[in-house]
Amino acid sequence: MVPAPHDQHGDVRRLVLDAALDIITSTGAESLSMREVARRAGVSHQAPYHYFGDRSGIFAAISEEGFSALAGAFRDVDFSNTSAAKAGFIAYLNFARSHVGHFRVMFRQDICGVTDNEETANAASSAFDELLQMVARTIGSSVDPKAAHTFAFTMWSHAHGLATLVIDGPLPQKLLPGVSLDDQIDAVINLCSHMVALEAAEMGLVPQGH
Amino acid sequence: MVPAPHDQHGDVRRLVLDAALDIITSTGAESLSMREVARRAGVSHQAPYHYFGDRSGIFAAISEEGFSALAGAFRDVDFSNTSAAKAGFIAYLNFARSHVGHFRVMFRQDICGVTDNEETANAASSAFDELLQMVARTIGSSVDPKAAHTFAFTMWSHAHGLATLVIDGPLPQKLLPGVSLDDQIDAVINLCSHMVALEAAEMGLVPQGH
DNA sequence: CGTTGTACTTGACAATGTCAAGTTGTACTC
DNA sequence: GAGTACAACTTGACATTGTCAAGTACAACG
Repeated sequence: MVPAPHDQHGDVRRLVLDAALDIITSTGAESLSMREVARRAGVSHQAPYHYFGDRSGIFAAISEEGFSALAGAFRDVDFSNTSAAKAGFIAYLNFARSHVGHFRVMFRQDICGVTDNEETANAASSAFDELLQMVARTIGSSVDPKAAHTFAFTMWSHAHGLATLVIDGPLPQKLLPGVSLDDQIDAVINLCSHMVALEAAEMGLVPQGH
Repeated sequence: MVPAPHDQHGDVRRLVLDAALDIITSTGAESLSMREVARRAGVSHQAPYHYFGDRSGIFAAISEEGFSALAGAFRDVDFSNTSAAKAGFIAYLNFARSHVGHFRVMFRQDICGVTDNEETANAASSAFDELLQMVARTIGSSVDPKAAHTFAFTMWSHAHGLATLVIDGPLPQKLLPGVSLDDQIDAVINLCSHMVALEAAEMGLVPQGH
């Protein structure tokens, strides 16, 4: 069977990626099948291999895309109305919840091998750099790098744990009656930002923003 | 081929579970194959189905075991030398790092369907109850349930995010030169416990505040 | 025209998850 | 002690999967 030609060049790569994201978002990375992806993209079962090499190549591409988008989200954070910490938490949660497919893959070295793929590693690095800058805005840039790094890991852990527990974990099933998921997320972010502010104040630092 | 009989009754279930945990710990949940598990356990490729129904049944069993162990770890926490918060963080991290196989599965509804399996859900619930008790020890039991819940989710997010980033995430690759993983984890836990202590102190002054 | 390369295609193969249908031993009734 | 029931497996079969190998179509370039 001769397939219908695609309108644009490079079309198929995008179609494959989107089909993969669809599957991952709705049923998890586990259930991603190369052949199902190809079927949904309307191409032969080998077409995805042309662009991505193998299954983990698709995951690596999604991961790269995800880290780039996350770095962008960090860069676009607006600090004018709130603390850098809170704005960062909100940005992280928003990213995770609006990019479930990416998020489910990005942090799973076992399936995408971040270390193996240079481009993915670079994307991850620039996202981490943005995080460090956000931390600098919270605790100032004068603290020593070790403390700044620890602060960054702490805030990252917090945001990441909350996002993970919300998206794939049991948190939504543990809500108190009468409390919506959105409200609970807000409350956790507020508490967390408050704790960060207390810590920054005690460190004698003057965070930027309000 | 007639297989060698096993020494004890119920042996096979344990053998299968341990083989599965081995695979998950070393190469991730994704790569768990029913037939490989059976091969390692020295039984036919259908024996695991007898005990677990299907692939997700194995994950559900591992998940249940994990949540039970986590609840136990929470119960055994020793608060005599440190704050309840810090002891809790340490317990969570220790659990995750010493039960990588379990940890990789427990929080993945997509592959084990916590909600589908009543026993797994119960185990998860009792672990969460232990967490709530630990929170009560940190901020007192007089605060309203809503605030306590938010506090629990916050601490859980923190510990969970750190554990996840350490085990499967890119954190170990982002360490500053000269800082070991163990030291970095300690530093994050210390910072976090300190932030929690500051918050708890402030709540002690204004119990109903936000 | 021939060569080269890209962007796919079909075909084949071993391995996988799972259904179906035995087989074997133990326990319990009659 | 014969018969039955059930648990704890077994072998066999099948559709589906990931991936290797080998085409095919077509544009660009010499």
